[in-house]
Amino acid sequence: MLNRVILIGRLTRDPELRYTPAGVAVTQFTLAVDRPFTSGGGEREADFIPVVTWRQLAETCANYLRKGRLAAVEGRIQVRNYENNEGKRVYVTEVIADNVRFLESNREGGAPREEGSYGGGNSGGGFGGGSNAGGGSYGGNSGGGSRSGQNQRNDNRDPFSDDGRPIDISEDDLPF
Amino acid sequence: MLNRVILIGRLTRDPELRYTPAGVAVTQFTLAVDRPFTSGGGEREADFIPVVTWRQLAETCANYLRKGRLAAVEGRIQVRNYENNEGKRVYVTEVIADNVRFLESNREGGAPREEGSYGGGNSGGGFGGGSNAGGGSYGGNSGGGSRSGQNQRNDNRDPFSDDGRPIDISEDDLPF
Amino acid sequence: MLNRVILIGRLTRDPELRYTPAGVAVTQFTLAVDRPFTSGGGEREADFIPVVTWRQLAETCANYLRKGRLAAVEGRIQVRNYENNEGKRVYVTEVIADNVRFLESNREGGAPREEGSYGGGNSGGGFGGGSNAGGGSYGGNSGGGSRSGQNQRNDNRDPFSDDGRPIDISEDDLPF
Amino acid sequence: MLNRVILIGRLTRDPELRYTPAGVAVTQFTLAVDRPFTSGGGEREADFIPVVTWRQLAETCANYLRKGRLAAVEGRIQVRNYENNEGKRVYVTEVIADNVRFLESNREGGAPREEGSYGGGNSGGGFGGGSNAGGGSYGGNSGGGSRSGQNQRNDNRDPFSDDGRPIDISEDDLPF
DNA sequence: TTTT
DNA sequence: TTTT
Repeated sequence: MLNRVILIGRLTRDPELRYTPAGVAVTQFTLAVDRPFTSGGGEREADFIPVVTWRQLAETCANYLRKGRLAAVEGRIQVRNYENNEGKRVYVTEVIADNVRFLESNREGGAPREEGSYGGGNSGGGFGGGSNAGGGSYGGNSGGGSRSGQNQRNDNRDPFSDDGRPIDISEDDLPF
Repeated sequence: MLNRVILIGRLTRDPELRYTPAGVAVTQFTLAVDRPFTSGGGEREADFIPVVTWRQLAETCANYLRKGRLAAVEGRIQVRNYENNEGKRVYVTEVIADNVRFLESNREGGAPREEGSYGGGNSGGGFGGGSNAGGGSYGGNSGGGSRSGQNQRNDNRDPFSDDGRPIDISEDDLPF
Repeated sequence: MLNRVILIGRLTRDPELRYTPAGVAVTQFTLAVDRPFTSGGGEREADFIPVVTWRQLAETCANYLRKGRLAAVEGRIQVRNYENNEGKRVYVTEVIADNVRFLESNREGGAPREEGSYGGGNSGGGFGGGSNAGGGSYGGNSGGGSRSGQNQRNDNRDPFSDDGRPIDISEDDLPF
Repeated sequence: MLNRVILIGRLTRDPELRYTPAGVAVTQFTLAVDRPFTSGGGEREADFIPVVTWRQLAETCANYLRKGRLAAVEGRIQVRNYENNEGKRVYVTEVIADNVRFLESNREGGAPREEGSYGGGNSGGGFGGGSNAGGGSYGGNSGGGSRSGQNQRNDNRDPFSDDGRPIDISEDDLPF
């Protein structure tokens, strides 16, 4: 009846933007969150927590987040399950985010990545941490995030396990 | 670097109290947390979220929580993994609670369950919701929760998947 | 850039429902939240935290909450200030709630109070804590909560300091 | 019975470190937290939220936080009150933090401020956003933070309203 | 499979 | 001014 999660951590990889068959944007990424203590061996461990965002927030995250960046995420824990290829039920726990804050500015100069144009390097001025570091702020699930849908079926699979294809979630499953 | 979860939901079963080989108390239960919306078909769904408590809090939860009771849980998300019998890595996501509030009084009259004496049913008067409903409050990880340890091995398994045996977590793995 | 509060506590009085001059519903109540420790003298103290809800949620809270009831509140901290009669600036800190959970069922039988018709007593069956105790769930700021507005002015005052009159907040100040 | 706050914002001034008469360290600062919407006039407003830390965490905050820095704060809301010079009761709402994360590296090069040696300006290199940006992590209330106490009285005042003097909180009032 |  |  109440389910609230707040995380601060770093992206383990670039976020992955997909679209449902109906054209709704979904972005997935994993946050590495350091544990508040060191393990027996004195090393600092981390939890790797999968995060999912929808619609406009999904597109903003895909545009502004990158591997290694620090981000704050607010949302709720969701446990979904599906049957895998061997007919076994697999449980997947994710944080469905409704608010994401970008805690580090875009080091490459600020423009979001265009499809195919991003080289990954420091393409210019190269001054780090501008004055608006930590200023990014995107939340809510208001509008946006739609694209013409496709209709391939890929049953019984983790929607995030196969790359480059629209994910298999019907529009009816979306809670908005 | 920050990892905070707050849940309110109902226990799907009675909590399970175990002890590590070194005698540290661990209690596991699952909270059913209603989603804040109804599914496509108009039904209200829930997330079933595993919760783990340690030491004194573990013993208090085992004594005072029961199937169906409403509880508030505060903690952090932890993702552990182990190799299963087929040599495949399995990921388990749990909420490690450091604060649990009992939001419903003990309907059977207030005394905690003694080992072996609890019958599970409503054993008598059946008057509901006593005047101190919602009053229970137990948090922190201070002291307690220890018992003489045993040493059986049960490798490559979910520590919570086999009942009645001490769980396989070395004292060194405990963050306190 | 992120501002999240979660409280569980008891109402110190019945909630107060008002309407802005433009007819928007606002409900205020105070939550007594026990501190997680005892004071020097061994007594348990509490924080008394003012909570404000708007629109539909305001009306639901006014209908279902009562003095002494346990409730969970989710929202954000807001600090507003106004000039008092002596020309001094006064700061008021409140939790603006966007989600409130009723953790105790209506002991009088479940029907919300009608204006003028509520007697306060146990008007019937009298069995406490029904099976859906703790089940109430009301959140979001979707629609509702409007009434024909009035236009009296009462400048430089705490909107909650004078009873029975519409509160002095212009529609333009509302963030939705 | 549950009281949890998480904030991300920027310090409005350098933090202020004081000591209780008994020598316990207390640091106070104010966090400016942007509201998640724009006001009627289209301007982005902020809430200015007072934060208090104790003991070791107080000293770390005083050493590493500065005006303008981004920080994440976890704690609880506390409402205290005192009688002012005119004999009127004044209520003060603060967030008592038990976990603070420094979300921006020390731009001056990393060394904490020594007493008397900090000039406040950018004293040199001025390279922004070092590689450990967002890495700081200090929580808990474990030990530390003590100094030889003094004993001046300054009754009926906000402990944070007069600078440079030990604050008037008896050791007995401290919950640890 | 993981981030700094 | 405060709740159980």
